Amino acid sequence: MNAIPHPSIRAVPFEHIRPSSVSTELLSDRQRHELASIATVRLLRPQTILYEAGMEADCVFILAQGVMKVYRELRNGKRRIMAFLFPADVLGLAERGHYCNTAEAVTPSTLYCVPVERLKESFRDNFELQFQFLCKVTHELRESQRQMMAIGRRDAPGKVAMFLETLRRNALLRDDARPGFVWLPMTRADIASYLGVTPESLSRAVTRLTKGGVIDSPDRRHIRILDAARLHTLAEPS
Amino acid sequence: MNAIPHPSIRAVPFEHIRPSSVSTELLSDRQRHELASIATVRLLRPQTILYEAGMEADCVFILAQGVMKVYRELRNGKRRIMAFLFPADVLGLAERGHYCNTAEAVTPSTLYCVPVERLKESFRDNFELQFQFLCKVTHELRESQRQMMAIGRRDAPGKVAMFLETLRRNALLRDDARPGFVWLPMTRADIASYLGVTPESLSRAVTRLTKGGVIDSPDRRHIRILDAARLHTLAEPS
DNA sequence: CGTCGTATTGAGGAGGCTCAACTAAGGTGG
DNA sequence: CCACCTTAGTTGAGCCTCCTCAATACGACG
Repeated sequence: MNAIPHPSIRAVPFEHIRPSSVSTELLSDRQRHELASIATVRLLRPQTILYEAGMEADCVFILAQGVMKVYRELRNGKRRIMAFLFPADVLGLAERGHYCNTAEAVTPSTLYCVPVERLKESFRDNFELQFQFLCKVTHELRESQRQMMAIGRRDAPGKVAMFLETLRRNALLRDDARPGFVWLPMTRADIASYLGVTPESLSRAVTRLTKGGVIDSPDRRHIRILDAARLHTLAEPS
Repeated sequence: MNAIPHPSIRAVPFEHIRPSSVSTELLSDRQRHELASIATVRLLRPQTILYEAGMEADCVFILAQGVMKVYRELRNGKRRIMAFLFPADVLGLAERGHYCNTAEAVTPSTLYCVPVERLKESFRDNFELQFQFLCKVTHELRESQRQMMAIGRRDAPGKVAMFLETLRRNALLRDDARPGFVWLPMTRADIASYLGVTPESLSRAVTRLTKGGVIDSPDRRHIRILDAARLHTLAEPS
């Protein structure tokens, strides 16, 4: 009756315990239950804003379903996408009790809203739970650094290659992969902003990759990877 | 007799507890003692490598004195600086039990080496301690995102402006500021790599800022900020 | 004082950005 | 169901900035 999965947090673990990478779920069933018990569920339609930069941060969110984006407004009215978030990601980590960027739903989304005070209480009683959060944030830090490498590059095709591989890795982490396909739930403008290029440059880059036989785009929301090896070569930081 | 300060971790706190920002030290004296008791101290001369990417990660490090840099090797032998680290910063957060980048001393440095197993034990007994680490990693994630904004920019002077403000903010966080001055312990090549530009472009950008009367560089390792307002305008993300 | 690595400056070329036009797709109302 | 409209996305021409390569100044050593 309740189709919403319990709160889940996934990440590449901090330690090297399990030799296989079968599961990247960090939380035990008990922890997921505990989180569910102190959280409220919220449904968001696309383009709905979950929180805005500067708002008082009373909750931490765990994305259960859907895709969200986190961005920062710039002076000139433009915005810069900082990250895309997928199920089992955490968002809403505050700075001095205030959110420091804006979160908006890309697709219909389901979130667990965990009051920070309650979460902290749970941390107090449950060391493992807090440790999993620590792992998750550490993971996000690494991902952010990886993203820095992508943004720092000069060539748009290379950026696109990195982006596709990141999405692919992300999907694999969630057992959500259709072989050879990458799903792009966000607009080109969002991708461009995320990669630090203009939509025009992004479009040209995709065109070049397509003409080069590396990828193929049956429709705007899907990319088929034709030559994974070449894509990987392109994605290698210059 | 022991001039080495106890382990310290500083960050902008997660919550908004203390109205004033007098202190950003996250650890209590007791926690600092606890960390000191399970850690070993290590001294590094400049250009010494603390750990390399891929090495088994048995320790987490807390920088007590000095400046370090963290970088990633690229295919073409070049390297990319991911971050500069200052006293009260944490480094050595692993991925699957292995370090995912290389850490090297920029200046003579003192580190506390905390075995991860011991640290985890302390986390188990001391919820607050783990919480402070969580705050610190969250802080680093935000800083990394800020850095992404800098790298994403197209104009070198703007990048430099952001870099100077970051260093300045960093120094203030540590009560280490000489009014109007920014200390650059790292080489121009390192800064350039960090900002995602060539050393030549960096040099030209600094020259332009100097000729524009925004800054002045008495020597290679110091920048004097002449027009903080204009610098801030330049640093504003475009 | 000479040497080596760091830093700056110059000339030329490549790539992305801007501006603008055009095409495709999705949504609405008749 | 189709015409219309609005937004998303693509393509083209020209400019601007940074990159590349090379040469020159600077500074920290011995």
